Amino acid sequence: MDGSAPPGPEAPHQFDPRAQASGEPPASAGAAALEGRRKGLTEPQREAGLHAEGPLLVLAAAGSGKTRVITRRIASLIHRGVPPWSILALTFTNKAAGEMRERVASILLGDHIDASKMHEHRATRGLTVSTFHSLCARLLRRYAAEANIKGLTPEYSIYASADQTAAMKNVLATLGMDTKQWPPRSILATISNAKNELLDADAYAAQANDFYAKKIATIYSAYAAALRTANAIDFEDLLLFTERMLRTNETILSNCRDRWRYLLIDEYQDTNRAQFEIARLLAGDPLATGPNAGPGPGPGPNICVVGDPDQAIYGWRGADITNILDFEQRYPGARTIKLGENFRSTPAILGAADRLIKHNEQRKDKPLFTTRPGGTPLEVTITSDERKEAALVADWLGAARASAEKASQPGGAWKDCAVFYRTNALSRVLEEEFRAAGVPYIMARGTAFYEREEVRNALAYMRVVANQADTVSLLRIVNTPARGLSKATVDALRARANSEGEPLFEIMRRGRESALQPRTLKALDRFIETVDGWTGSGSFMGAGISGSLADLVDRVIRESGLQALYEKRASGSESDSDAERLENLDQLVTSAREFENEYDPTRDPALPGGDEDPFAEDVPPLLELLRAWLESVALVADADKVDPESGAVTLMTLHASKGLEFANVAVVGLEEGVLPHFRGNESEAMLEEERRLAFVGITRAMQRLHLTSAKYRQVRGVTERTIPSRFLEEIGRDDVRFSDQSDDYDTYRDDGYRDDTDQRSPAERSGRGTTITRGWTPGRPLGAPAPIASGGGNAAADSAREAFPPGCRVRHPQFGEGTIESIQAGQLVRAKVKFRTGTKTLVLEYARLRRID
DNA sequence: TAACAATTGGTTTTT
DNA sequence: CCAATTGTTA
Repeated sequence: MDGSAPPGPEAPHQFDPRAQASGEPPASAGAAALEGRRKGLTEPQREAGLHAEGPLLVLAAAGSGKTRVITRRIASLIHRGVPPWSILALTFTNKAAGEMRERVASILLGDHIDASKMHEHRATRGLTVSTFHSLCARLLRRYAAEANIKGLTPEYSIYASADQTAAMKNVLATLGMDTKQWPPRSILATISNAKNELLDADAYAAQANDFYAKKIATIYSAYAAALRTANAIDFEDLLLFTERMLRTNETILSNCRDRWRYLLIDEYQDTNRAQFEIARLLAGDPLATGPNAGPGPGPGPNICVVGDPDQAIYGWRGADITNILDFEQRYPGARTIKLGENFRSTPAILGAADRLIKHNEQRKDKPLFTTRPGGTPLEVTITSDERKEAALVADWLGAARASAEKASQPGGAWKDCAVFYRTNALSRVLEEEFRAAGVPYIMARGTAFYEREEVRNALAYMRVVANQADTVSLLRIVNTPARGLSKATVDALRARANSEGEPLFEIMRRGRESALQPRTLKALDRFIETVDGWTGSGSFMGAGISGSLADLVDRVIRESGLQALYEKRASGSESDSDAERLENLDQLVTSAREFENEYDPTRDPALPGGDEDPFAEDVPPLLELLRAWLESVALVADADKVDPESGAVTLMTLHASKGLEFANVAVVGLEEGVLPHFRGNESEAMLEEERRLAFVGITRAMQRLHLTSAKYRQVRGVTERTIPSRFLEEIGRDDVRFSDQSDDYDTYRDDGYRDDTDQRSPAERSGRGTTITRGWTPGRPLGAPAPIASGGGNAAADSAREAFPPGCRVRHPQFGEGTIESIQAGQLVRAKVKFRTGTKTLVLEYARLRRID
């Protein structure tokens, strides 16, 4: 195609010929009318799509065609002559970004264009669709030098969770702090929270009052310093640094503002403080004065945000729902459009979702409605354990497919099916039972591959090639495979690096100064030579020479000795895991090859916009490719791996399901402690977020929905008694087909929701099978008493009284926190505990009581 | 020094 | 149950 970008077949004024002709779409839900309207757009959809200048808030209920509105709006802007490179759309996942880009192109060009060629087309060239994190990563690379952030060069590494932990452990070690008392993960959680609130180490220290906070402040600044020497930034830094860069550097900010005149943000309810500020800086703040002020007279900043407060599920990550709730105050004159009609789900599904979400008190009530007819009632099933639950789901999906096919409805293929769960641990049984039942499935775990030991090793090599200062990666590979550089040697070098404040690799180069054994020195020299061989002593890559990324990765895997290491292990033992490791290394090379084949520098948001073609240079330098590849690897999300054409059932967490839809959906594990998760039981706000999470899962379903709950569930290898989720009760029984398929005779009242205190499994009660003695096994937490002997009487009760004196606070996995009222002796020692929900009598041996005061 | 066995404690969710 | 760390042995 030539450069003149002919208008697509769907010019903006033709988006909805019917609506154009007749004004409001008909309210009746006749099949023909519905069909006609679904092809076009509803009035509010059309309005949002055509909105031109000034701030716009789209409050889009689940399934109301939100993505459609954004894509239409982008297409309509471009069609109206807005240059694509001046549009910036921010999505939640890379996957969503890719899809949006393609959909915009397909609206503009028609569906007949080869999708793989789409991105090359001029019509969308320079259009930026990206996640916040990718955008920030690119901006920081592009402007690293200019912004003059200490120690940050464009080669910087991105530290994701495992790297962060490793870095933190090193920091704690140098500070001489005990990791038992200062758990790296929880310190990191505190620091991330601070970063999400835009508090850097200094700002954090300034507001630290108590002992703990002051201690954290010390660790924070040491951690920040360690990352600087390593030329590394962590996930939260991506946002933090970008915000600071834009706020303090006028030239960079005006560069960005000059380029992006139109800003669109999806899933705005899940943005955190840092993201809010970045958006505000890019769009221009109408309420601010000075350099960050808005665009001056006119309709206001062209910022369009789309979201649904009922689907806010990332509060734990610092997301702040008030960003969307207060949008109209932040951007006066904002136009607000509400998309309330659901086009996705059957009335039964939508009704259940509505009844559930109504239980949230911190919520503006907004009715959910659909004009879709019919559909089957949703199903709720109680099974006896998680294995039966998984088997039931496998069966049900098979049946759902068959009936969809018979009725020639959508949903007749495996790819139309999905299973959601609260935590990843629940996927295991599902996998096993699906395999046994011959149901094809894929798991949306995008990061899993990159978390494998061998892959991480190879990537650590690549990161050192790109960024020799990267201490965490260097420490990982320096003696893997073993090359005679012992822990003692490395520790000594590290201590030196720390005291001199130099990157470890530099100290290693000057190994001669460190009084090492000749043998160790030789090993060290060899290692450095090997690395220098890949980088050409830092010159050939830096000179911008082109080459194949995959070839480089392959070379590194061989010459590092990783290949030989796993080959040796694979031939030595017949464990397939080592053979698998070799395959994974191959796959990594393949992934690098795919990346370089598909790499499109025109998508780099850090490139200047404008009408001149900044993309003339056709082959990107190898180092550039390597950086981009490592970055993409660091920023993959689980949801990125969802493949709608896979021909298999998709298994994923509820979080990952956001934004997707499937004809047939099962949500498993509707149990207290699982969904809602026990960690979410601590406050009303957290409980409401759990409820929204359930709501998100339910509203993914188009045709058929099945919610399941298992009476017993194995957690960490031990069977536990469960209580059905309160969410099931809240959904109620209208339009619900309920069935209790647990072969257990006790406990459930005939409404299906249980209230008893016998926590033994059927096997225990019948005296057969494995004895399950989970939890309060004496001697475990807090120096509990001697074992309760079988038939134990007073002795056991006495020691229990010692461990749980009346009045002490305890936590129960399902009931939450409570207070001990009394301990009763007997064959089985029981405790009377007062919980928020009422007083229960629990068998101490089986209830997992933990003292918490 | 490195590979292996024993022990311990513990992740909810993820860009 | 499992991974990650600590201790033990060739």
